[in-house]
Amino acid sequence: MLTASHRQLLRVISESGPLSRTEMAVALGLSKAAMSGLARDLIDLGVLHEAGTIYGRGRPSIRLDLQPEWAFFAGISLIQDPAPMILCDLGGKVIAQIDMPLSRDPQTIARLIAERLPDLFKAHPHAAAKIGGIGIALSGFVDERQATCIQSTLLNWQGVLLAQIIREHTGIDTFIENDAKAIAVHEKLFGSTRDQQNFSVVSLGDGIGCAHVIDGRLYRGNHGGAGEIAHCTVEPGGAPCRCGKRGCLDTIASMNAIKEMARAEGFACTCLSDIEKIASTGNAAAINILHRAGSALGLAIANLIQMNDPGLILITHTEDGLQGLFGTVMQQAIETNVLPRYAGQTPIRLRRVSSDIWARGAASIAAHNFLIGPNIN
Amino acid sequence: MLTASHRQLLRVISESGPLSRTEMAVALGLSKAAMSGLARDLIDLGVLHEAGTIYGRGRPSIRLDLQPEWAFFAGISLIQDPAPMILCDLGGKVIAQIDMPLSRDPQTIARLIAERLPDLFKAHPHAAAKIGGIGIALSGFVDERQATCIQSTLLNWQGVLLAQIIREHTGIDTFIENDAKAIAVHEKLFGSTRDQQNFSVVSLGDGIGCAHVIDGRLYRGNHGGAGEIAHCTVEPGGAPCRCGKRGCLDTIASMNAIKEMARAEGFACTCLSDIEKIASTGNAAAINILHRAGSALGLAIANLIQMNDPGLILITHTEDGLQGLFGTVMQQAIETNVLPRYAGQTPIRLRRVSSDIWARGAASIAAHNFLIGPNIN
DNA sequence: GACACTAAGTTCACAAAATGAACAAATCAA
DNA sequence: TTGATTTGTTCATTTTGTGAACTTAGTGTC
Repeated sequence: MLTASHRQLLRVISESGPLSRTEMAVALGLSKAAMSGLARDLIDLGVLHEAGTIYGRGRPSIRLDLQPEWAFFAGISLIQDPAPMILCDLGGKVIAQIDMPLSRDPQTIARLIAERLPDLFKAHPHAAAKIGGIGIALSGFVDERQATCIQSTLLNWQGVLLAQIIREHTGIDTFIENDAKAIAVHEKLFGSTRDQQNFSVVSLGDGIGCAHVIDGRLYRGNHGGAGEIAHCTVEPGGAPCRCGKRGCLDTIASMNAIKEMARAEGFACTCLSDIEKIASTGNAAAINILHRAGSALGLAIANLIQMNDPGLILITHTEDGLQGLFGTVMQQAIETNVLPRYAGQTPIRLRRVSSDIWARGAASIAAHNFLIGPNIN
Repeated sequence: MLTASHRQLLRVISESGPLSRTEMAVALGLSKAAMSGLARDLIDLGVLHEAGTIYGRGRPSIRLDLQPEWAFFAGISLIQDPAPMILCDLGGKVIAQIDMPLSRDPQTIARLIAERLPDLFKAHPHAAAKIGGIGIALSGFVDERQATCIQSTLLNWQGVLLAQIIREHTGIDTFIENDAKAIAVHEKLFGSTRDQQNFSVVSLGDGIGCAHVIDGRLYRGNHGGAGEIAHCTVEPGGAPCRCGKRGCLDTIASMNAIKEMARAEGFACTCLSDIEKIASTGNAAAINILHRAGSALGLAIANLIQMNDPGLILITHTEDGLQGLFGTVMQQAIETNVLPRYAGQTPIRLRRVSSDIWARGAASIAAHNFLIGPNIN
């Protein structure tokens, strides 16, 4: 089996991509001798493979990387209907994708997953035997063992042992996680922030999600609630939110809220771009909606930067139109509300993502547990 | 010398107080056999001593604890004039306290410290030989090696290698840290939050400081700026702050700001209690100042809770009067701006501290580096 | 007070993990 | 072709930790 040193090595490779044995030895603080043995173990197991040779002065160095086909992971997003189900390899590449009907009943969900799994493996029969785990992304609070959904308003759950139920139905190791936190783990493991030790992800879907990676690990907070930026108050005494309090960011800057405010103004729009278009014609109401939303989101992100000084903010969005007024005002609001000393010091990276991002995040949760181990000290 | 296992053991003891060898073995995940050896090493070195016996069924367990006289630490606060200098032992107990004149010149500071050290040791000559380090608390940004002051507005510094300069003058290992972060380390090492893995400290002195402990370690942020809550915007477009932006918490809720606003109203007051007294007579202007300040601070803390879900918020204050209107409004504002699901889930602990808290924090920085090692991965 | 019972802590032979130094391998530069 | 240079392996040795048996120091009971 894998020792702690093997796990550490896998973590380093997952962070810093293909590395030579010597580089790994330095990164782990081990001798070349120890490294040699660890690498052989993992190559013999089929986890690592030699991927390219770097020529320089002296003996060329052989870069080792993860063998993508060593293990596969299923990821399911329970925040969409139908619920996307994807299969990805150890490199994070999606190799199959299907849908399943969304249910709110844990037993039904588990049964549906078990039923649909064979379809996911249809084109990749070799992957079935090498399945490393199932990951589930959902909206709500999850315990630190990534097994129990403590509470979910959307699914109307309270203390649901979802991971175990799915494990019983499928016989496969299963982990669940909050949607935004799943995206953060995805970005850390497979995305553009692999080598960042401290960053925050803000995910703009229908709602606003946020999660922090601190010291290279997902920070879940003491009750699993870190990153609940959507319910930060940005307009004290503002409009009531479905959470029960007032002036939450969610009521002003989420795509749902923006669209609802636009509909209330009588605009026919189904996406952000529609409203941006109307605003670009000079319509005051549309401009106002977008301006207010952008300022609010920017203020919240600025406060996040002040509070946590992350190395990077990654904003993932599933809608087009972030180059418009909303996005521009947001970026300005960040600039004006961050300590001048900091302004521009924290890169803000915008990335348009497809709506399978949550399923991919879910699969990443499974991959993380399989490869590096649970996210616990 | 001390191995990594010894350090881990010291960390556990510093967190969980006196423990028996068996308890330590469990806490470290080691065998009783390995534990036995580690404990003997540290007892022979004089770091640990047997402190009391617990009788139960079976052989009594002997609790081991740090030997407070094993090492001593000097702490100096550069945020006050005169600058307090304290000497404390490994248990965090202050055994001597003197003042030194505050200077803004690094060389002068180092010289003054070297000159005053003998006075600090006067009543404790045995401590001089056992000095484990010097810690300095200052207002500003410090690098992750706790050696260089990257920037300090108060001291008008930029890139000052203070630790090294003091080391050269005194021959003693020296570390510097931001004031609020020093308090956080103090509370983690010696205070009431020793066993908490995730908490934030909000320190109300003349200004507002804040620092986070995450996964048991001080989280400094990517540029050493984590916890800059004082310059979170709470009133967008509000009054200009000396930092260059507008509506910062610092302009509304710091003791300096409160007193200034009170003076602008023509009140003769030198401390919070004075204004509280005036407000308690029904004076609208005084009530307004305190209400506005309390709401703003409460809002910022609520946003901190939403953002980071800490296990505890410790508010340290050097002034009396936190039981009055300001404190009450603050607590209410926290409650109303936190997700109802969370409300009351995050304990808010208020603690009146004396003004030597920063010097004590500074000494704790030295103690932490000496005992557990640098705060780096 | 003798005896069993319980749990803490120690000892010791052994296993696992990492090291350091010598060495083999694979290239570039002259 | 030769030397320089750097990667990676091998192996004897050291360091670190384990498991099982053992010692120790008490409590509880008859």
